Amino acid sequence: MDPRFLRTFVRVVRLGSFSAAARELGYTQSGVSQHIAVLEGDVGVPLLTRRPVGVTEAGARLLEHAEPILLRLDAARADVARVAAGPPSQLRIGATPLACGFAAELVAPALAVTVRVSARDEIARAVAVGELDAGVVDGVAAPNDPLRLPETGARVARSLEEPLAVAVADDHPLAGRSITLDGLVDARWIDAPTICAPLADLASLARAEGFRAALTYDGADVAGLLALVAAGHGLALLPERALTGVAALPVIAPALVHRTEWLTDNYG
Amino acid sequence: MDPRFLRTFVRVVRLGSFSAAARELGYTQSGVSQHIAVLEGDVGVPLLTRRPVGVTEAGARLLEHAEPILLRLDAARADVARVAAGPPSQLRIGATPLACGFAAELVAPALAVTVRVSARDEIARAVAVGELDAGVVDGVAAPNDPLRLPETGARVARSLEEPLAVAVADDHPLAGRSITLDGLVDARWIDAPTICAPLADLASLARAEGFRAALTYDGADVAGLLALVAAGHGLALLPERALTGVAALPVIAPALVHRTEWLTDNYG
DNA sequence: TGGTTACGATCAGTGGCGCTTATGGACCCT
DNA sequence: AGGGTCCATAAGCGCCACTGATCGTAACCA
Repeated sequence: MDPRFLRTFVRVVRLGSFSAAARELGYTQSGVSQHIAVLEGDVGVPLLTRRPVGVTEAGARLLEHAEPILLRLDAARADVARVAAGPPSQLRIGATPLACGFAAELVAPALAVTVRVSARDEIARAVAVGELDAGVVDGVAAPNDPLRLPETGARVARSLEEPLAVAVADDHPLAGRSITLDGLVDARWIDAPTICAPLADLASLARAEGFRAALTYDGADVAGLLALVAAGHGLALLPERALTGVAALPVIAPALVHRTEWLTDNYG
Repeated sequence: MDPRFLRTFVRVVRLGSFSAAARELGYTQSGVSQHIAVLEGDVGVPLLTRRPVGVTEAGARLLEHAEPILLRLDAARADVARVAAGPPSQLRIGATPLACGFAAELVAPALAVTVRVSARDEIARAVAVGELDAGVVDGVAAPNDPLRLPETGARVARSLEEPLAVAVADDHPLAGRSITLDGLVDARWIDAPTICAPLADLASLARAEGFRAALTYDGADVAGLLALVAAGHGLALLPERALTGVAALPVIAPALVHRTEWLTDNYG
């Protein structure tokens, strides 16, 4: 279970190719083949199918563990390095689009600050491995539930919960009513996975299957999403606070909130 | 960051000795010394003090990560092995003392079942590494909060929340009143860490410092604990359901519940 | 204070293993 | 049929994780 082997395993699965993984990792194809062979010899069952390259049942199980393990190894190295390096001379903060407004609250310093906007898991990862000094992320969760972030051992320094609402156009027939999410399974949803709660995650949160995206918004700009809603292209689930120019339908069931979490490395 | 080195590091810290760690791990003292030297060379700072052996600040950070990483590696191997082995012929279930009554609910089989009672983290660990097929654990948490278990990637198949109460003797002056936990900081507590909510954990759960044990009960037997409470030796925080022969003071603040979680390996 | 012990650091030597290059066989596309 | 691509295998090399021996020193004791 050498981490190097796990790393090549993950890469092979992601690329679906031994040769491509070898190129990316700087090995020869032969080396990659041997890495997989050693892993399979170790656990005693095939982890991959060949031609085409695919994941076996056992391989899928290993994959579930391999990524968190590798992430945590990087986090460990970064955490120790932070102790060695002492306090940073400039602060790099990550934030998800909806959490940008809070980024400043984390810090009251005379330090140079740079803010990087990206996806939630990416920020958690970057904070863990030391690419960022802190992060503010948001998402949808049950009240008091922490966000489901990659397990890095990072600390949640603070959190905030705000009401959720479904955004609809002002002239939408539902405007002004309170709604339950499972009653909107068949509605025209706008999926904005980079902004808030990918539709795919809604199934488990709302305990209802079948949410389908009528439109996918692949941007980080909330105003753009709201414009689409206002123009009647569909519904979006967002924190109530962020809704301007559209009607907000309070969600009365299931009990869900919009949660913002401040992540710091363990040292800062 | 070879896991073997991490394992050595953890063992050295736990035993406070290079030589003792070498004996337990089947290395020579020289090998252990080199393991630590490689780790320190890798991260660039000392991880341990020598004579006496102690943990530096950087070492403490590494330790926080090393144990979960090693556990997760074992869990990965066990998870794959379970796929290879197929369904078990007999079921090994772990349970914490207060959760024993639920152990049967997990399973409706014609299989031979053995139940092992031990501490919460130990059960989580054993389920993860395949020593047990399932587990039922309990603890105190905020409503809807999952229990803080070691991160193994194990699945929580089901959970149950019940009201908490403070157990006091029937003739106690508080009997019949509702209480807040922080008002009882200076009360005579009986700490029963193997049964429910170690007093040390209460500080963060109740957001109040200073809970001190007047008496520590180091047994897994709830009846024994209740007898001590009934005899007036002190207070104990327990699920209301478990209280017989004593007075139960409902806890009105902070919002806490007694939570039971059913753990299964990912395959069962 | 000097002797003794135990512990950790260091060094030389070696065996295993993780890598490479080279080659072989299976499949695809034209 | 033949070239191209892919993964598996074989052979060989070089590194490095180990052992065993030795050294320096902190800790203990009279």
